[in-house]
Amino acid sequence: MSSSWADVSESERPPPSGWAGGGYGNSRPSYVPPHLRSRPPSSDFVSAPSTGGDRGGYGGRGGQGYGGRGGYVGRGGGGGGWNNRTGGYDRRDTETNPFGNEGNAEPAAVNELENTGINFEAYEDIPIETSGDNVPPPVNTFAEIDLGEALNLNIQRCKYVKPTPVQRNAIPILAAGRDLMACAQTGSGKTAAFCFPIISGIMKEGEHVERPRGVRGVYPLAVILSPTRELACQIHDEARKFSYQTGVKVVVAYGGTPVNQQIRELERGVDILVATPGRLNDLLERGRVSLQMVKYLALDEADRMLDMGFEPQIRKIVQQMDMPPPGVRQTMLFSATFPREIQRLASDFLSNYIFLAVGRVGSSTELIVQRVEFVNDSDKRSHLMDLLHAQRENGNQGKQALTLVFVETKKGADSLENWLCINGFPATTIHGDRSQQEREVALRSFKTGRTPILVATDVAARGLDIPHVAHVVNFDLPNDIDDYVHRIGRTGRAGNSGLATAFFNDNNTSLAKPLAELMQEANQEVPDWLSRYASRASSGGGKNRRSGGGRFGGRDFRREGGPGGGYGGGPGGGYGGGPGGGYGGGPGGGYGGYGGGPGGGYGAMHGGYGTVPGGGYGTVYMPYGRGGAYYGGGYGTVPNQGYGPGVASAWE
DNA sequence: AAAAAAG
Repeated sequence: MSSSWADVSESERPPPSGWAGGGYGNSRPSYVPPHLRSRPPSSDFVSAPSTGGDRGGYGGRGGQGYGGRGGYVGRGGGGGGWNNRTGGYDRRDTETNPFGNEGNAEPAAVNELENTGINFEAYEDIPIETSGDNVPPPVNTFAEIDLGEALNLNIQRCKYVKPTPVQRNAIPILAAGRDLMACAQTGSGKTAAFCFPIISGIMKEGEHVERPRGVRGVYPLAVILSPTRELACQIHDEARKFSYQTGVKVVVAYGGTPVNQQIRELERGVDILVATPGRLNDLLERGRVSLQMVKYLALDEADRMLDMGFEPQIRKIVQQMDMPPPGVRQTMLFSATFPREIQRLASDFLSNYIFLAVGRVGSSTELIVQRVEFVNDSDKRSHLMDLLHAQRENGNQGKQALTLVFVETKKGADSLENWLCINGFPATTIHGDRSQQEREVALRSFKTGRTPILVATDVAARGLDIPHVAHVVNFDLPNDIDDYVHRIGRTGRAGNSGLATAFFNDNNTSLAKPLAELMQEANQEVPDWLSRYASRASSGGGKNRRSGGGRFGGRDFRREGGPGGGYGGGPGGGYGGGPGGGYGGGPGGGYGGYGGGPGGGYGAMHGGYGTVPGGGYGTVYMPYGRGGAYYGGGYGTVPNQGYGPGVASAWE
């Protein structure tokens, strides 16, 4: 037993005050914080005097100049350098290899395709927008940012040769310690874009972190929040790959599964906690987790997380527990869609942040073919059946292509699944009324093709990376165009083509206009009847969006306000007042509207934005080129989201 | 109005 082990077990004793709930098992493996993990348990490790005997069992900071790989760039810092994580550390010796196929039925070739199938050529002309103060420039290679050797190895293991656009831009921003709001596509490496800087940062600075001893349990350095359990799992799986043998420990916590097991896992140590809000709040209230050491906070699908229903929970976690405030922690928000109202909310959680938007892979959104068919409710089932039959006949090797069918309600999901099965189409379903185990079984059964049809509620709409989904059917259309965007984004991923079919009827009139616009921008064929619905909705003055200012702003704002109106409105008043007004006049006039109000609502919120005098917005958006029509047409009123053929399938 | 997220 080396001195390091002895040291660890010494300090691993429960502090006198005891952990909330106690329950330290002696046989439980010791948690070793990142800065100690790398040390070989041999004589070259000199145990520093334990100054605090804090829970992690490290106490000796500052003693050693281990890690002799020279200082990493940028942070100077005494004695720095990377932890030399080549030593025979404990956990990593037994760490299961997350790159193994682990019962994953996917053939290797498929995995390879997923990992390398991104068409990087198409990235070259991808539109990027960044704004904010002193935006760090993008990098072209991972090597340009010193992420650390262990992480670089994992990047290689993942077969990431070159950073994707979101990675190219987000990683240097985050590595510089800046807060970030990013519109980015999941299929192109979004998770990595926030995981790499977090893991790298913990590796670099873990040695300077002294987690408090005390009454409360577990002190993650990073928290990643997800709106669904399955997405949390997915992020966890990816983060584990990225952190393999870095000494950085990732733990996931979500509901529907025994809490005590998760608590035990957490007590074995955690650096990065991936969680859903409900379970994390539960753990916080039980005093089993403390956020006071959090340096990094990431919200995936951030607009959903800040939407009604989630927002109070997020606010509680971020503002009402012991999370360090913005500016102390680093906050990163990622999503495809960022409604203006949500951006406003989000600014509460950010400090001098940078906004980043990345267009989709390829020069168009035609990778997803969108079709809309008029189908009355009573005809939906038989119509779906027709689609599935046709698909089966055209299918390759007689195998049913993976088809994801979205419905509106949980009951509807069960009922449709049952009906499909009765009629000879192996289907399963995923929704919030099913047990977690049932949900996970369903997802796996779908992924492996055992049941090539998955009937889902919106629980499956966001973020889930399910390879080889050939067809997304909006059996019931959502009421919100953003949800449509996320749903159809389950297909056509990573450079593959996909098909999205929507059943539209008189219940969906409110979606007609945004849908038609979206399709038009994506160069999709818009049926005449849909265009008529769209214009009707417009002339009727109906709202396409939620009332009360909506969460999107989009066309509603512009219609409500007059050209040149809103934005200049007044300092601070801009947002609530009549945002969108400024855009009303179309591209030219719209920008003028913005520019005219420096210091107005936008200025207050976006910092950098408002300070750009007249037309400042225009210059920001210009790189998007194709954005022009959009601004005139509708979405443009949502800054940061306007460019957008985009909007539909562009970002996620 | 529904879905998700704690049990």
